[in-house]
This record gives sequence, structure tokens and C-alpha cells, in this order.
Amino acid sequence: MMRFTQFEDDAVTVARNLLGQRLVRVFDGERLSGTIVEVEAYLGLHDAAAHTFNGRRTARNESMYLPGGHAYVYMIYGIHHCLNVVCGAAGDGTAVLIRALEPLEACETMLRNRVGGRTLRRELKKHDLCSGPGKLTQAMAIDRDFDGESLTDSSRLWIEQEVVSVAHDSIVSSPRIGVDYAGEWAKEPLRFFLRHNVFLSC
DNA sequence: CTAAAGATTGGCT
DNA sequence: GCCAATCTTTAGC
Repeated sequence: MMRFTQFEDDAVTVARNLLGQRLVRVFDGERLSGTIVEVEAYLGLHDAAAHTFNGRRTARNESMYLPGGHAYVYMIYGIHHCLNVVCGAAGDGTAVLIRALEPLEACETMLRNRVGGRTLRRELKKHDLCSGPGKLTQAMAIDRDFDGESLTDSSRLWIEQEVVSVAHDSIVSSPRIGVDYAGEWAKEPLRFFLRHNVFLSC
């Protein structure tokens, strides 16, 4: 197994390279994992959709200024957590949001985590497990405690390099989701996902 | 101090 | 397609 460590590139490069790699979380001594199938790039201080826009620096987004390879985890809508991988050099404020996974290992545990957090009435299918940024963090029990975690050193959260890389022409791009407040930046094709994949958020 | 909004999700019409 | 849930963060006064 090779750990993925190429986090120092720009966010778009990292975003594209992360597709097809495996996010691994050790939870209660068990390996939970999934293939990354959907991501979004946030380009830093000049990107109106990024939390670091205009150099904004607060307690919440501080870890987004760490060197590439660290996690930036924040709570959204008071309910969900979102997992980002910081890119570039220290101070860049760039990151990639992990938006969806194809569940691979310990699906039963991830299912339990999903149902446990909030009561769901309908039965959860495999494609409902990690098909959104808030869903995958709930399935993998990732919260603010992981903010600033080093994905190159951590023994509970990291990314593994798959042997076979994703074909260039199977990567599709679109505008990012839920960033309408960002004006022209909302239109930039900075969401990347695997074509025809069943496990996407939308 | 107060208010408003948010890189979402699930349930209901 | 619409809307509530739920609460932290941030901007503004």
C-alpha cells in the first residue's frame, strides 16, 4: 500500500489526482474506506467561494492555511461536517472538498454510523451511504476533532494510492455545488467527478 | 451584543 | 420541488 502524498500541487491538480484514490478511516480498530468519486477545488484568497477569500483568517478556517496534506474539517448548518484536504504551501489557503465516496470496506459500520447520527425512516442503500460531503463524514465518524490532522502521518485517517489510476477522459467537471453566493466564481468548473458513477451526490 | 447565513440533508407535497 | 432542522461562525452596530 502506498499512501497518497502529492498534496503540494495546486488545488485543481490535487482534486483531479484524488479521484479514484481510497479514503481510509480507522474507527474502533476497523478499516472504513471508500473510493473518492467526487471532489471540489477551492482556490484560495482570490476565490470568492473559498473560506479563505480575501485572506479571511479565523479560528474556524485556520487549518486551511496549513501546508498541503492536512485536513480542514468544519461544521456546516449546525448539523453536518465537511472534510477538505489542504493543498499547496503553507499560507496558500487552498483545499479540496471531498464530496462523495464509493463505499468499499466496513459498509455495515458506516451504515450504523449514518443511522445513529440522525434517525432515518427509509432504508439506506449503499449508494446513499457516502453520496455527499455531510454523509461521508457521518459514515466515517469524522468531526472537528480531525481538523488539522496530517493525512501523511495520521494513524486514523489517510488516503491510499490505488494501483490503477483513473483515465483522463473519465473525469468530468461542472460548477461547484451550493456556492451561489460567490458570484462569477460560482460558475467556474471546479467540481470534478467520475463519469457515470452511481455514488455521486447529484 | 444581535442577527443572518451557511461548501447540507431528509422528509413531505 | 420546497422547506425545516440546528447551531456555529461571522459581520455589523
